[in-house]
Amino acid sequence: MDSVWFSKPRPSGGQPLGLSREAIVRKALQVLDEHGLQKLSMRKLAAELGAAPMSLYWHVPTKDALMELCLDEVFGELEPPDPDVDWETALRGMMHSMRHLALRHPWWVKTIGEYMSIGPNAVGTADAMLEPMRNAGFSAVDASQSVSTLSSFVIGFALAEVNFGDRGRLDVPPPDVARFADLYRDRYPRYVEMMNEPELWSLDRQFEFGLDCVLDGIKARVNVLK
Amino acid sequence: MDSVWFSKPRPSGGQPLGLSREAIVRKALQVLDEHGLQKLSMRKLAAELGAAPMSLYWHVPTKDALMELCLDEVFGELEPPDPDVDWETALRGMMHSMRHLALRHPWWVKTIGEYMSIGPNAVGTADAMLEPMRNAGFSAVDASQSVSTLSSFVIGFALAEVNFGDRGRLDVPPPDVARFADLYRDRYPRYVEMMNEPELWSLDRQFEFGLDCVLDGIKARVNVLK
DNA sequence: TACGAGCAACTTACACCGTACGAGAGATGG
DNA sequence: CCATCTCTCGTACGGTGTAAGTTGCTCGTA
Repeated sequence: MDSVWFSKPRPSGGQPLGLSREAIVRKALQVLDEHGLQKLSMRKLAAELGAAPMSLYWHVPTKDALMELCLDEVFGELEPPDPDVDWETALRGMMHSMRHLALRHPWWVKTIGEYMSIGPNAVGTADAMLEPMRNAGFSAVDASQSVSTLSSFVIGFALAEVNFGDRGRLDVPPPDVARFADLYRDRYPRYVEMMNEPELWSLDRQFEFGLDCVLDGIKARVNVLK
Repeated sequence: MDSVWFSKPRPSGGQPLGLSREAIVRKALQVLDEHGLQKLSMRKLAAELGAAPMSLYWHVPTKDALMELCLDEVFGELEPPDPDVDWETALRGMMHSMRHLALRHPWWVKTIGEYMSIGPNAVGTADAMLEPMRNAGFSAVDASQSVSTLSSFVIGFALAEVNFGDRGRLDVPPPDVARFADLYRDRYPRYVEMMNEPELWSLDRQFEFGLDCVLDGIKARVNVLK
């Protein structure tokens, strides 16, 4: 009756499967990147891993914790700058890769506001941003305020950019802009005018403009030996 | 049997209750501000309004739509600047009130990344930011890039600020900083050093630093008549 | 006055979610 | 051989957003 022949392939209380914290995080990242934030549930993730939902909870205390792990993992994709270049090009490079990292992982920018980001990779990233500045003679306060300003800008920018989705990557406004413009033209003429400015649809240029502003401001405000 | 005495006060298929899109949004805002993002559900919101869950769906197509309405409503709290002041103090003022608006409504910053924010109040805010610059002689492109840069910075900053919660408002690091520092000191010395810099715990000063940077950059980069 | 239309609220039901709790199977060490 | 530890699983609970259909109220028209 309860012979082996009638038992499921991996009945109940199975032996160690491929599960591990790393494997779970890896698969979660894959789901997030491919299907987006809304599509990640513990149940689906477990199914994707060929395991039962509750099996994940041995390796990860809660879904929020898993999300924090995923967030930190993405921070790990940021590589530290070449130590030979000056602080400005080092930081400029890091900001660019941070923006592209955000565009690669839209869920990352959207979720980063929910958690504290004090995992090893996040802290490592902050440290890597501070290093070139300290080496160039920035005080601890100047360096940290500069990093805070730079990354605030980049995160804020990427958030807006991700938000407008793939529309932002097109060279041409989306089709319903016409209706939108008609609706708002009278009340908000400057906005509508701006919307129709083709040059503005280059987010690359917009990003560069902002980054230049911030860096200029830092250079003007900080005493560097140099 | 089904006499009035035995019927509920407002049985089934009731007459018009106080429900309306405005009332729902108002109550939703109240719940969001008082209890936070996680605590807002259609069911609880309905209960709070003395209505059945599904009753809300007559006035609002979906919860996402409701959230968009709430987001836009908060944009409405931003008042346009005094038209007599120069563009810089106008923008500076708007950025300050935007930051404080974000601190008043933490859920707002955290959620703003999920939706497009093209409601009337959001667009009105953008328009109000463009106005002083256009009047000062900024080109459409310069003005819009400047606004984009400024608001990216403010949103990004507020996101981080809200994130660290009330801790950020204290004059003293939270108690578990010591453990944290011990754990990371060897690997990430600059970060830990920064963390112990007492001056850095003034987020007001940090914000001012960043805002000054951005505004300086704009001034250096844009041809104004003036 | 009777009646159909439409508005605004309701009930029920479905599929899904995170996860507490406890039961197991297998490996390991005494 | 037994106890213990490690990992996986099944069940169940209380929640979620919302599709579908139902009921009563009010009002314009006959």
